[in-house]
Amino acid sequence: MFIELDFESEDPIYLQLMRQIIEGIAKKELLPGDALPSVRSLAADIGINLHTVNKAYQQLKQEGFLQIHRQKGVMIHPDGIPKATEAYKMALEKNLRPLIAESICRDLKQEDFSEICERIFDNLMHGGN
Amino acid sequence: MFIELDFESEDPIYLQLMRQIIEGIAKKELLPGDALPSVRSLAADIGINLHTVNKAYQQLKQEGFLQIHRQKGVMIHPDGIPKATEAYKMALEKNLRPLIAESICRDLKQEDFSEICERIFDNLMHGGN
DNA sequence: TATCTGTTATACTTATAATATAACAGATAA
DNA sequence: TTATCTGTTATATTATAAGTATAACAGATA
Repeated sequence: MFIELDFESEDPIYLQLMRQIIEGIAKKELLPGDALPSVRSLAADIGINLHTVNKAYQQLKQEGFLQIHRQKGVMIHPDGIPKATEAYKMALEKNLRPLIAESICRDLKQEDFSEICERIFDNLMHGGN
Repeated sequence: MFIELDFESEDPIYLQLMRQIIEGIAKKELLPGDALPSVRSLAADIGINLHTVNKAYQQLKQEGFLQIHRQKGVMIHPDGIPKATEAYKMALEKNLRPLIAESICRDLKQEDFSEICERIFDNLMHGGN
């Protein structure tokens, strides 16, 4: 599991961290029950503050990705990740909408949009990373 | 063209404004050459500061959606919106990636994801709004 | 006892978002 | 000519979020 952060990015560090972990789970590089580094060691590894790591962990816990034991540490939720609910699908739709609206403005065809999505799915699920 | 803002949202107002205008263009409610309200009148209408409107306009101008004449006012770019470039497609892919990664984690099938996209495309292009 | 874990608290800096006024320059209509 | 509209620029202030810096606490463990 490699963490790559862009300190020049507008996206906050804790968000980038969350996404990297989520991507790791999607790629099956991180499996249910797998241990994650402690807030302190990961913070030290990356060279950031432990509170920034903690914020990412807490939010991922909140969303059901992680299980945190006060002394044992942090792990990918051993029961697996909660399935997509209707609420999740609605939030997803809300996030996709502006992306699709701009694509339409720029005359990007639905087929081309779908092809990009397909490529991402492929890369995450069967990708050779 | 109706502007609906959510002042409780985490998304900044100027961003919501940008998206509403982009969605208006996608829906063909706003056509190339169409005039937009002045920064002052729109700000007064919505009940926000003129600088917030100006920020949205400036950014939309920067991205090629709007044309701004110092005295004539603001209009949807009469030459049409710039087509999707390779750079745009790469940025789009970067934006889609975390959404798709989380969908995979939550066991949302690619077909279901595509169906959501299709519904949004439909709603924006042929939608009865 | 020493060291690890997450957790909590406090304080500080920085950047962004949003607002509040004010003024300027050019175009236009009364 | 005067008043009013346009975008633009400048300055200041407030509020919030992100990130950092220390410090301490409580429970588990070697």
